[in-house]
Amino acid sequence: MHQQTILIPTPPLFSFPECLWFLNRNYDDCLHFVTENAVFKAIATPYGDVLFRVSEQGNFLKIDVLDGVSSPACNDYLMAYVNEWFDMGRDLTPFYTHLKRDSRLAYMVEDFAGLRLMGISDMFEALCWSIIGQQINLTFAYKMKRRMVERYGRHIEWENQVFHIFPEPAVLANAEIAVLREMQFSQKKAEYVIGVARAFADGTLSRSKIDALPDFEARQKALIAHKGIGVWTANYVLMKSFRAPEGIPHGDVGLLNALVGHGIIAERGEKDTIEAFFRDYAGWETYVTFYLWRSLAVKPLV
DNA sequence: ATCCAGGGGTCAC
DNA sequence: GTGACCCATGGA
Repeated sequence: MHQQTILIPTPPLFSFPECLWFLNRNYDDCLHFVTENAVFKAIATPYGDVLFRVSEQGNFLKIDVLDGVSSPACNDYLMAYVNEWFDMGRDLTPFYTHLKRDSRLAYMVEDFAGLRLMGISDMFEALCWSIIGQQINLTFAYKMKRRMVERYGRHIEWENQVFHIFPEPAVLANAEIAVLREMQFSQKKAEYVIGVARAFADGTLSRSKIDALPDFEARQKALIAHKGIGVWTANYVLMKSFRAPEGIPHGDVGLLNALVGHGIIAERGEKDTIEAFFRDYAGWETYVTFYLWRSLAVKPLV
């Protein structure tokens, strides 16, 4: 019998409750399930589909494998997965030093202490999600994602609950536009998602191909070559999936609203001021973006 | 009804 | 390369 509990030591400046709160926010994400002190998630691994739960135990994150394979290799995979998901390997000290120097954002060091940039390690999922989320409100975007995942993805049932897994490219590659249209995808979004799925299915587009490119600009350019992927989408994916610090989602309405709200810009069009702001946060552009997004959400009083 | 929402494509200049 | 315009669809 293999060990079904995995422990990962938590780094300094890490807050599981803050991360958990972000995962839950005010939205209905079909790809994980959050309780008061744990998150459940089902994923496809090279060793088969797995359902696991992450909670905090002392100075460790504890992963419990609830369903699916539990082998030493799979446990290692899950450990790396959670480590990446919560961005646990990063030292936030330099970022917090920047924040403290910035009177407009210094409060974040305390208010959002230990919040990590939660990733989407599956690049295909990140791409589909960012295409779905283009130019619509997030509540609606999560609804569309749920419909698509429930229709095309596998799932694990455990204790009378269903845990969804994001669909494989090969499955979405064969999805019909008409079906996606019924899920309230626009014609264009349906085309974009299917197009990206086909690119993944036939190997035209893959994580390893993007990874092999020399730098951020080359990766961004390669992504934008696909229909439906613009700068915003490419950078969002490079932020969430590749953790490129330069992956600023330029033009993002939430980001612009937060910049205005913090008095960093007066109006949305101030490109030079925005550029200067991010230059000051070099190396931490996506982190400060993530914290600015965080600032938009009102944390309910517990 | 009107404006907005974690944009993208196209086409003129 | 930049800007104007159109597209698309539900939420508030």
